[in-house]
Formats: sequence, C-alpha cells, structure tokens
Amino acid sequence: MQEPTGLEQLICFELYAASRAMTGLYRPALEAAGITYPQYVALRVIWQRTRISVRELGTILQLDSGTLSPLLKRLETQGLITRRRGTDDERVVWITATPQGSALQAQVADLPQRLACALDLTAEDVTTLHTLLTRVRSAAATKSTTL
Amino acid sequence: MQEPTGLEQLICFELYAASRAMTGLYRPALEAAGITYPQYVALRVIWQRTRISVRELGTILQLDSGTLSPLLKRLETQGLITRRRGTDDERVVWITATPQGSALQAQVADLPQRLACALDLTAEDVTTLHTLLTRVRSAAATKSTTL
DNA sequence: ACCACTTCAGTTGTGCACAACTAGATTGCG
DNA sequence: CGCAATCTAGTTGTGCACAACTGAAGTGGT
Repeated sequence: MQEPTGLEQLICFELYAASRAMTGLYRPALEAAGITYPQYVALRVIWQRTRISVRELGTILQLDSGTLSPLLKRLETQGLITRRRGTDDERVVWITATPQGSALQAQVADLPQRLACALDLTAEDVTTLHTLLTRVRSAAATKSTTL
Repeated sequence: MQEPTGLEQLICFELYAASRAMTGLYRPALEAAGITYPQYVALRVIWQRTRISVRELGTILQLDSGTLSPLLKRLETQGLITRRRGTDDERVVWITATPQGSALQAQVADLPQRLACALDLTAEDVTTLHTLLTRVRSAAATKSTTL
C-alpha cells in the first residue's frame, strides 16, 4: 500500500476486493467451460448429490431464491441440470445434474488446485485464512438479520 | 461445517461468502445513511481528497468506468458529490464531495469499529487476516489479465 | 501538420445479489 | 374439519461487476 487511502485498514474492503480478484482468477477457465463463478459453486454442490432442493442449495451457498431461480434457469437452459417439482411436496423443486452437467465436472476438476498454487500461499496460510474467514462469516451471519 | 459439501475447502468460496456476509453487516447502517456499500467505499476515498479523477478512484477500488460511471451518477443525483470535466485535460472528470456529502462522513465514522467488534476478532487476527487478504489480492491481480 | 496510437469516461448488454412481493402447497391449532 | 400461519419457489425492481464497445481528447513519431 503506497498511499493512505484508509481503505487498507478495512477488513471489509479487503474481503470485497480479494473476493473479486479471486473470481477474476477463475473467470478465464470458467468462461472456457461456459459458466460463471456463481454457477460453478452451485454446480459443485449439485454434483455431490443425486438431487438437491433449491432451498438446501440456498442454505449452503447463502443465497435466496431471488438469486438462485434465474441462475438455475440458465443452467437448465444450457442443459447442465434438470428441475422437477416434488411429487410428495409440490412446493419443493429438485435439482439434478444432467450427464452433460456431470461431464463438466471433469473439465474443471483441477481448477482449485491450479489456482491455489497461483496464490503462493503455504498450506498453513490456507488453513489460517480458512479459519479466519469462517469465523468472520459465521459472526457476520449471526449479527445480521438477513437470511 | 456439518456436511461435506466440498465448498468449505475452497478459499475462493469462503472469500465470496465472507465478503457478502460483511456487506450484509454494513447494510442496515448504510441504508439509514441512504447509500450502498460500494458507494460507501467510493465515498471514503473521495472524502480524503479535495478532488479525485474517475480513473484514480477506479485504480484504488479496482473498478472500471463501467461500474463507476453509473455509481457516481447516482451519488451526484443524491447531491453527495459533484463531477466536473477538467479544463486542462478534458478527458478526465474530477470528483469532489459536496458539503452534504462530507456531512455523511460523520454519520458513518464509527461504523468500521462498531462492526469490527461484532466479529469477535483479536487485533492479531485482524492483522493476520489483513496480511493474507492483501497477499491473495495482489497475487490474483498479478496473474489476472483484468484491469 | 499529419495521423496512428493511446487514454479517459461513458454506454450497452449480461448476470449476480438482495429486498419486497406473489402464488400455491403444507402444517397445525382450535 | 376449517382456516390462519408458515413454507416453497418464483417474479419484479434496483444496484453492482464486468466485457465489449463508443467517441472525444490528448500524444508522439515522422
């Protein structure tokens, strides 16, 4: 930091800027796969289950239906997932990866490792960072009325 | 973390989630002041200078004119800043806080401290987090073609 | 002086984030 | 049972993030 802008003292701003920088790091590879970063994290969760409801996906990603509905609609249009109303409870929509969607998994499998290397962080740094970020997130979530 | 979603291993996702959680923590106070979080960080930089160009503001915030132009337009409409074309170099637009805009500064002055307390982080944690986030951001920015 | 190159802010189009709301399905209490 | 409260996903509207582009203004080489 060369100039005293005051921003560098704000953890909040560092989080905001670092998050966008990381997303930018993922962008080229994800663009090649035809998806965006939020779509990628949603797919990661979907890939791990035979099916998942919009609600549970939202709980994991901390996103509401206002964000997820259009995002999932786009994934469905691309043929990467299917959406089906539940028969027992017609309120819930079950999401499943299509074969085409599952195929994408292989294409982006090594991304996190490749990009983590680019950050020049030691394993210890990653652990520390992960611990602190989790604490910040849960503390912020607790105090907030949102979600 | 109760379930193995795979996301919790992703520094990238933790950054993304923590950043949104922090923004949510700021939201109620900023909403009371009539501004959004990105407008707040932009104003913090503007408050520290008698004037600043859109370009320099963008360099500090890591945002391009595509994001800043409409954001600054809204701040101008609210009467918080003025925008004036330079006389020597007519390409640059100089931004200045209005008295009304400067008055807002007092209203949100204690925000970072109040909210930092809510996170239950020690001074050491904050320093560690800040250092790691800065490293992540600069590393990501270096590898990226963006900006 | 000429002109290709660069710089700056702004516009357009797409997609995300979130508040506020809607509509239908389900639940549970009296 | 009847019906109000709750829960689900989706829609609408606002504002941010970013790619791609525009147009005007400045710059440098010849």
